Amino acid sequence: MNKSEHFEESLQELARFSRCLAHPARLAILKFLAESRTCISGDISDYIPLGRTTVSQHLKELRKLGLIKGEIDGLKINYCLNCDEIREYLRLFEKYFDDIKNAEITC
Amino acid sequence: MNKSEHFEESLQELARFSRCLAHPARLAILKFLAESRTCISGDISDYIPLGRTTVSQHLKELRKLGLIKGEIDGLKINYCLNCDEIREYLRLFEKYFDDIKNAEITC
DNA sequence: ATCTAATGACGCAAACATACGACATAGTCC
DNA sequence: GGACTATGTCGTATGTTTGCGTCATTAGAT
Repeated sequence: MNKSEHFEESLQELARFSRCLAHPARLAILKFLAESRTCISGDISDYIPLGRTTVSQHLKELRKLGLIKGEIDGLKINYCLNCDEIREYLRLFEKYFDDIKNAEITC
Repeated sequence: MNKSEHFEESLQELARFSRCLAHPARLAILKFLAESRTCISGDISDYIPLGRTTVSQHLKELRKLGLIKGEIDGLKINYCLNCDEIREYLRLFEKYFDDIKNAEITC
């Protein structure tokens, strides 16, 4: 039933990025990682008002798209932003919206 | 089950915007409207590789968030971008990502 | 008035997302 | 080794999205 693959690859990629940002928990996680710059691990679960396993799943989504990285440090895991990848996606986003913003439409 | 409302309002708003962009058909519609600046109506259905009713539903989503407007013109409906609203959301988006981009994280 | 065309609303089925408890794994500490 | 801790994986329930056929509505054409 899913017909996403009928669209341009760049649109599909942007849609995947957007979908990853389409839940406030994931936005909160990225924000938290940006603020607590020391890349602290599972304090994330304490900060986010959701169960631990749910947070774990959101982290998995973010990792799947490459927006964050997780490094094992003994028993804990240090998550942190993958800034390069994020900037890559932001470039795609801006490229798409440049055309749209500048459409001087009168109707 | 949905716990979205447990998060900051600005994150929820950004999540709604992202969700609206999270399907390539909707991205394709916005792009099409930006290019065919004459705000033409249901040629959109011809351009998008999906059934007419499905496209109609995607248009509804975009309208619900205010990214596009639809004006009745006799039998047809002229859809067009709501650039002001789009720019509003983009500002929110940029505000959020400014903090994240500038997080100089080393891990 | 009747026919046709453009469109949205409704309803359904399949797929996907969200939330979480229970279990598995793997590192630490004694 | 055994207990404990941090974390991921699996299964499952419920909710949401996607895609589309059918029907209703409204405007224009004959």
